Amino acid sequence: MGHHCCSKQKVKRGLWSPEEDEKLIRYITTHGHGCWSSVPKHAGLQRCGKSCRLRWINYLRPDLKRGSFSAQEERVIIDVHRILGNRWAQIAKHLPGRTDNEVKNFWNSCIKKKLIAQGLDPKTHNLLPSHNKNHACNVSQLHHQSSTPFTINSHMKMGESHSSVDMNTPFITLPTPQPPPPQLPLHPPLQEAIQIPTNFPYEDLNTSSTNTTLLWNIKEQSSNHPMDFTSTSLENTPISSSFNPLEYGYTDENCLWGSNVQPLEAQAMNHHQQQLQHQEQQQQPKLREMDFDDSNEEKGQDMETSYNKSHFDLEFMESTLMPCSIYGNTGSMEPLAWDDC
DNA sequence: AAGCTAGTCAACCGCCACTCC
DNA sequence: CGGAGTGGCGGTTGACTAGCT
Repeated sequence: MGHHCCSKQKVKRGLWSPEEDEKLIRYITTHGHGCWSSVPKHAGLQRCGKSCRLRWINYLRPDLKRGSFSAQEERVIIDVHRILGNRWAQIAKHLPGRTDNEVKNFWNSCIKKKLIAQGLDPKTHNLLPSHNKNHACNVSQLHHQSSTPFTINSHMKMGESHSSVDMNTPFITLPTPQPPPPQLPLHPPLQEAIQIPTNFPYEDLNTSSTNTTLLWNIKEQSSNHPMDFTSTSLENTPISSSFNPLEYGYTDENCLWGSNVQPLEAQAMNHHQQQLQHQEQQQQPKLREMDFDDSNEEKGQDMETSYNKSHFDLEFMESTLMPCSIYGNTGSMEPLAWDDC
């Protein structure tokens, strides 16, 4: 049973030949695709329009990146997936040059298994029940072990095939300690909260200076942050974005959100932060300017540039921000992410 | 070398939403 | 308003390949 547009036609199925690819490319580059249902006829292809569209979008489009997923891309996938669930097209929008199909395949073939191997439910990103009973002791051991999900593994280089990534490779790789880019000053609350500790046992990923975001210094912020991390054994543990601290009774939305964007609700914690929040609100227009929007992606903007900005565009934020209560509520991500799955 | 297995990924299927008439 | 046509999306399949025995 085919699609409406091709159900009456005699169409070829299966893999595309180089000749078919060439016909499709030639037609679309000269005429544009217009109405997809008419493309095969005009291009001289025995395919249905839907198949042509898919072939173009997933394989022939000139702005496709191809190749292996980088650690950064993997991190974005995990972070966005935690919010949106299996909305591959939405996730792919945050990965210039990647298609939803690619992201979906990568998730199913690699990330999902890694999450499971680390005891995380790939749907909820929470610890699997079988791991819950031991997680307290695991947490205390985390920073003593060299192969925990929170240690840094330098094996995965940029562009390395994901198929070669071992299951202990952390989802989050840490950036080189450095001040934020001068052109993108952090919001005052984040300047306080997000500081790169100098004593993390990480290794440079050999990536550029812009690889971001999901890191903060628990130790430093604990003095005036309502969530007192000094009492935990995670004191010096870099937090993986795939690791879901909601399980431990505190939120990590700052980890989740890009370095320049965070949910406003999460900040209204104490008087000092309320003052800072006021300052931040005044900077909202700047936030918009820094959004990682689709127009940049369409221009084939380099990933590194994109990561200088937020991982999340405004539409994405609006679609995911929920009432304040969710940020302090264990398990609150489920209704956010899974209400339609 | 042959057979088996698991992983990868391109492509298809089926559903939904939107637009147009 | 309702049906047809179409685009878009997520789930699934199956061909192909690499690695292991």
